[in-house]
Amino acid sequence: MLGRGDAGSLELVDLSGDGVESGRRPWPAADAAAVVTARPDTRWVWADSARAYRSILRAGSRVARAWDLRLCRRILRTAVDPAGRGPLGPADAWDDTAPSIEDEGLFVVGAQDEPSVDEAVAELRRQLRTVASAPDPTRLTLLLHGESAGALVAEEMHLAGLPWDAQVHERILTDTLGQRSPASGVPERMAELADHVRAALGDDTVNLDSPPKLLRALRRAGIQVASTSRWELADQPHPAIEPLLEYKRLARLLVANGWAWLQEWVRDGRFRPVYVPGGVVTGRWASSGGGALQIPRLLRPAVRPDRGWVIVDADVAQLEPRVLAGMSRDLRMAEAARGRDLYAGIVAAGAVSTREEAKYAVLGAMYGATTGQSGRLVPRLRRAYPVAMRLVDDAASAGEDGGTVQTWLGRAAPQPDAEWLDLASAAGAEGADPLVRDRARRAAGDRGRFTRNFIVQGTAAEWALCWLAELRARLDALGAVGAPRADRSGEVFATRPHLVFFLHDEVMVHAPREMADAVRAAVEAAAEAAGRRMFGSFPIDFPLDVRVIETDGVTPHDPPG
DNA sequence: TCTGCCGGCGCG
DNA sequence: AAAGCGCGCCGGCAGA
Repeated sequence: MLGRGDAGSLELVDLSGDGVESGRRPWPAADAAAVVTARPDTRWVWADSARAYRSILRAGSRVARAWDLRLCRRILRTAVDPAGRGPLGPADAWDDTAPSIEDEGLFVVGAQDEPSVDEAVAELRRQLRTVASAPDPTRLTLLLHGESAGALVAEEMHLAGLPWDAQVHERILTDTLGQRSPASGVPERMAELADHVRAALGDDTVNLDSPPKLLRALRRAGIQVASTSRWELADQPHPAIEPLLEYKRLARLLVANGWAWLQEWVRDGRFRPVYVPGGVVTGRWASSGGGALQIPRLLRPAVRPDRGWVIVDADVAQLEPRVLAGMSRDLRMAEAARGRDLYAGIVAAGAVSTREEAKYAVLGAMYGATTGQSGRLVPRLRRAYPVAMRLVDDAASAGEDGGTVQTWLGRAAPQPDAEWLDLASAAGAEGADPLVRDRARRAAGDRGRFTRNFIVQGTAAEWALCWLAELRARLDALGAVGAPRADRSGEVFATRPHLVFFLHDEVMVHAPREMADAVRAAVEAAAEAAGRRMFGSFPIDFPLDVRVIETDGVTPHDPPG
């Protein structure tokens, strides 16, 4: 569990202040990295990776394995008992914000028979007991290890940064938006489009960036819409619409990822977002600052490796339906998923007639669509893949009834809140107001769609964590090559391939050019290993689309046969 | 002037 | 072609 020994043989290291202490024995701060390096097989335990591991990285060292008490606690509190009672319940002394843990940056190493003098050790013991009481400790442990490995990767990627070419970014901005006016700062193309829109609306002052004002101007011009959102405007036959939609597209780029973003977020050729592992309720990562998870496709060309290096960019095709096939053990869906394109497989099986239909049917099945084309196609999918569909349908009905669901590895969806329960019981009472019944039905439907999607999105996030952890270990095994680069991404990454980006089902690895093939193989092998770890021998595969980004352009790799 | 909410849209 | 899940971020705006 802890790499070496068990919860009883722990050594406590205190990184507070200038001194580093091991048990009651002080370690010089400068030796912290050496302490870590000297124990390559240890699973390090600490309250918060963003504090403890960040300082270790800055000191020039890395660790192979970790146990992040804060992240693990969040999972464990509801993994065994969804109501959050029990040894890790909210009444417990140790919580996410316990200052005695976080502020001291404690960490624990596998060592010999040190007394558990610290709360972190007590917390770790509670967590290990909780894992042991789970229905499937092996799966839950895999999740906790994966979550913690993710926290390591998040810190490493933050330090290394995503190689970002500001010149390419600026060129895309001026090509798309035009030159900025020296007087107002408004890009030329946007100003022209705004003029066209105002002329077509017969209103030369309306602020296009204010939805209420724009809506009134649209109505005055005879355009009957209830909102100014794109999907509604697109249907309207009016000369103002086309330039307006284009204006909105450009305004979005300017506001979200324009010159100001570049100025604020890109330094020394690196974009350094803060990743938040487990930040999404389903277990997906969130990000904080810089919109790391929302970089528009248009700006992807700005991702460029250093000279002599490459970026290996890999993503999984149709991760969520593959995961659904695996967790439901639906052999027919797994058969459709064999090869590169699951949607084509569904067409070949005769469930629907076109790839587009297959796509909408699958998305509808996972999101709970009830209307439209997507909603109409779902029943056909249900007939063709009853095993997989039963799993998501059951998850939906559990949610509608106020129950909860869990991912494949055991992350629990939150229970309904008090408001939801009150509404449900009010609607269930004799002679309830039809309006209340209607609201309750809608709330039940919302929750059903949430729990339906939760098990799939959450399990996909678990697969991705396994992939990330496996890949990280394989990259480390490749070792270092070549001369150190002259940049500021930190000695730790100067000569070895390292992860620089992760987005739900995609990773990027920055690597010396001569290691490109080895990295590509590592990414593929990691995906294979992640599938095995999650689903054992069940025959579901996770094919990757891999491209290698060179300094002077992209070299697409042939898809494997 | 500050704070929190909302519409809208980028990503998966 | 369509409105079903999960996010973060921005500007506008209403209320404090």
